[in-house]
Amino acid sequence: MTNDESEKNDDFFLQDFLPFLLNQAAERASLEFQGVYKGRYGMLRTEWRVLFHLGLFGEMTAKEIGERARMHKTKISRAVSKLEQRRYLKRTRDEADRRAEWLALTPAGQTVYRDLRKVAASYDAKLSGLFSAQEAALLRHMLQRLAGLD
Amino acid sequence: MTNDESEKNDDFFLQDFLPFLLNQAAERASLEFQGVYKGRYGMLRTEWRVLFHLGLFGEMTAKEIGERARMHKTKISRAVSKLEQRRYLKRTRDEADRRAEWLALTPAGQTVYRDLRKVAASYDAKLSGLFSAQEAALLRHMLQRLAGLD
DNA sequence: GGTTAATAGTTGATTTTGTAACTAACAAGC
DNA sequence: GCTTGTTAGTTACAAAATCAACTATTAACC
Repeated sequence: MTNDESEKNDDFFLQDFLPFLLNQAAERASLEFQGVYKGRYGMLRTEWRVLFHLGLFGEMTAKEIGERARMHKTKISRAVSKLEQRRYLKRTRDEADRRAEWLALTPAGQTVYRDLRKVAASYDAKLSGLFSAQEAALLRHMLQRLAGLD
Repeated sequence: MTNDESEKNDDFFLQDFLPFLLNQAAERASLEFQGVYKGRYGMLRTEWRVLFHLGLFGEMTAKEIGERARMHKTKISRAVSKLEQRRYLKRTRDEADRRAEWLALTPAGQTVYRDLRKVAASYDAKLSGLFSAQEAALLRHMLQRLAGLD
């Protein structure tokens, strides 16, 4: 009977289970920043990510964004449509390969991007500020490893 | 013109942006394990989480699960219904406060839980194995801090 | 003790995501 | 050059998440 009870928890602690912890931390880290792009520009997370990538890397195709951001192509397709509707990006058909199209931010899109990047940078600094510089650097390395980005 | 170009990237690197990194890592950590509970038991993430909590902590109310797991009550309500349909849990109305009900795993539910917990534990060990014991411990602390669980 | 507010949980409507099938364009093999 | 296969991106339909409104019960206050 004592055994039945002990089997409940035993060697397993929720607050140490990495997938759970990663999810909780990621959720929380997204939340506050989400309020900004959602509140100011009515943007979804997918849209923010596409805008972000185009702002950071300049002209890209949907496929390239998908690879970098690890987003499915349907998500990207929809985000691109929305961003185009709002005149934040323009598409240009690739004349060498007419299946593909190049995406680039409009001046309006760049303005939005720069605004949000500022917020993002200071938010990142705030999160990093929870740790020493060495710890924060190590954290980034470990997350890159976990994410398979190294 | 050189300035326009430099404004693209400048001081901001995607692979160092914590919300992005956390999301990518969390996504990847969930994915592999999701295959197990989905494949073996046709369970959704929400259902797995509820089952997991009941397995770990024993009898709980939906509200308590919501607080611990940081899940919205509608998600829990639906996950509980599904788990009940599959006879993995039973509900008992609280006679002192008849609005609340106590949820507990059935023997069948406990069997599923124990199976999945084994897989979860070894998966967690595999992830932790990417780092030294000290690093892994530090990672957990940092994630707890980021998640606001400390 | 009767009215009002708060709480546990459910349900329905809307939005967003995921999956599969699709179109259009290109590539390879013969 | 014509079949067959592949790729970029879209669309349609199903599944799931979100948000608001709802029921039933309890607590608070006068």
